[in-house]
Amino acid sequence: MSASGSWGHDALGKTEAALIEARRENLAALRAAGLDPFLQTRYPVDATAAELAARYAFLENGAAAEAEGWNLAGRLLSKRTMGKTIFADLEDRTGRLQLYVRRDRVGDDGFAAWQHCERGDVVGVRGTMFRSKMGELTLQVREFAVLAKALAPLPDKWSGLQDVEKRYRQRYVDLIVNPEVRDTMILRSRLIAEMRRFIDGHGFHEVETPTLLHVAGGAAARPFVTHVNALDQLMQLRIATELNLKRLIVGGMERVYEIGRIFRNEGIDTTHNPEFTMLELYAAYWNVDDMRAFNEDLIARLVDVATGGKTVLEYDGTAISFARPFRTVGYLEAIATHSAGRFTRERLLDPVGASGVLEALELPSSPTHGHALDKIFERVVEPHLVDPTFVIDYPVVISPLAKRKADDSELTDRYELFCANMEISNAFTELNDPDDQRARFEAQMRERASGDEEIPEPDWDYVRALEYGMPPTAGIGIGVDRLIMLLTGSRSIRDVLLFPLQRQHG
RNA sequence: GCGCCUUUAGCUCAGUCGGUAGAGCAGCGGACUUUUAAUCCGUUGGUCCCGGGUUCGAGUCCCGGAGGGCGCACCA
Repeated sequence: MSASGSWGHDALGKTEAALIEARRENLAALRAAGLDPFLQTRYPVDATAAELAARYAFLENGAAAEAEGWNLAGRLLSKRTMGKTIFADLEDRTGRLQLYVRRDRVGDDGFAAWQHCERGDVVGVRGTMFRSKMGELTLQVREFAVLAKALAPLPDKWSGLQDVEKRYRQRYVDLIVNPEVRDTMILRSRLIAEMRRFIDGHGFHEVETPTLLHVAGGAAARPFVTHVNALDQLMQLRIATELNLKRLIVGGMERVYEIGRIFRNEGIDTTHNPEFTMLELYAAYWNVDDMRAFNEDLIARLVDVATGGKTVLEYDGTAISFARPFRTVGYLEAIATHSAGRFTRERLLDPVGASGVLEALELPSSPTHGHALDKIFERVVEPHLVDPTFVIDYPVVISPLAKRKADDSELTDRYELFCANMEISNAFTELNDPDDQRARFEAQMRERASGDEEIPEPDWDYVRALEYGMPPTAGIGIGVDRLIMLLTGSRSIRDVLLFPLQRQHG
């Protein structure tokens, strides 16, 4: 970095350069006073803004509690100088606390040093608590240290950072000035922790399976391709964790789950990011109905945490009720209901009939029967699925890894949970008959050959694993980001991802 | 990939009919010992996203490009 304050990349405008230069002068002044911020290594924090707010809730306006002193550290978010006193707002990970600095308390040198502290700086303060005449809990500063100097100017203190492009590209700035962003990300973290706690409580083991695979299977999606130098081989980034987790079921681990990053080389929009987080969980000796009950328990628990004990969640202006039990409807029955009985089982389960339904809906033709069914369901039923709804009994043609229903071989023991028009979970009793699995992979190979590029190459070792015997098992996949969107009221997946994918600047 | 919208000071935003580039905040100088979007006085600051074109004259109109947002398409 040059002495002029250049960033080393984008050329700075004169205004910004002047702002940075002014901050560098303050840094130089602190150094001259022997208070170099960048020489500090630690600060003995013994309190947080939230703890102090709770502890001193009893203080009445104008009252002080001078017997106890506290060390607090955080970022200065505003500073109001009034002659020989300064008011400032300090923010730490728990919230904000007002600071009060008097020249007659910190001394002439200390007060002079405060002149060189500004919005954005990270400081550590020691002092005692009082409540101002206006009722604001405040720490009166006795001692302080500047722990880091902010050379770059922060966005407007009132408007924050609105420019969405800059918010995503410089998320650190967004997090500093837009408290709701940090609230959302922290809630995400808490919800995922709760998810783990809940699942662990049911005797599951969390595992990690490879991201780099020779054949990315377990879903229909275009994979990312990369090269492994050591092997001089092309590999794919996983598009699901399904097949490896079921190998662990074969191996006798019985209850396993993974919360992991999945990569799909497809579109980017408000509900899709090329890398996203998926929870997949498998339980030996459960069937799809056991899984449905587990799923409902899990979602209800997370809604409880997210709402602080309510069963109704506001999402995009709509109140969504998570009152139990969740609604259940058959896949074919739902399509029939929402088409006034026109699209019958007979039409839908016949490839030619399904094509006719696509035409009736003025949808483009589909490469495969399964693809057509997906399009039909998406158009006819999904817009109606606002409150949480289990859609059950999916046709076998769109469920290549699910077990057929005992009493209806064209349907599977599978459900998807929808909420706010989004698919939240996909679960089924796992197909464990290796011969049936091999036949379905062979059918997929024919569909792939006929032009559906999203259908993966079969993973034949997975069939071999089934030949060693997989117990009856139920599995579930949950799109964690979309679930978090729902639970945090976020309308875009980018608002629940810390660093959503953005195009490289030119 | 297609359509619509958007890009002006560090930030948030105005900018009329094509006629010298504006405000608030931040910054800088000054006053102020319970303020809190502190207040008051003064003040600096512009690659109007980029490149062409039309015009006496373009932030403004036209063409092309880039970034971003939304919708569609895609996405079990």
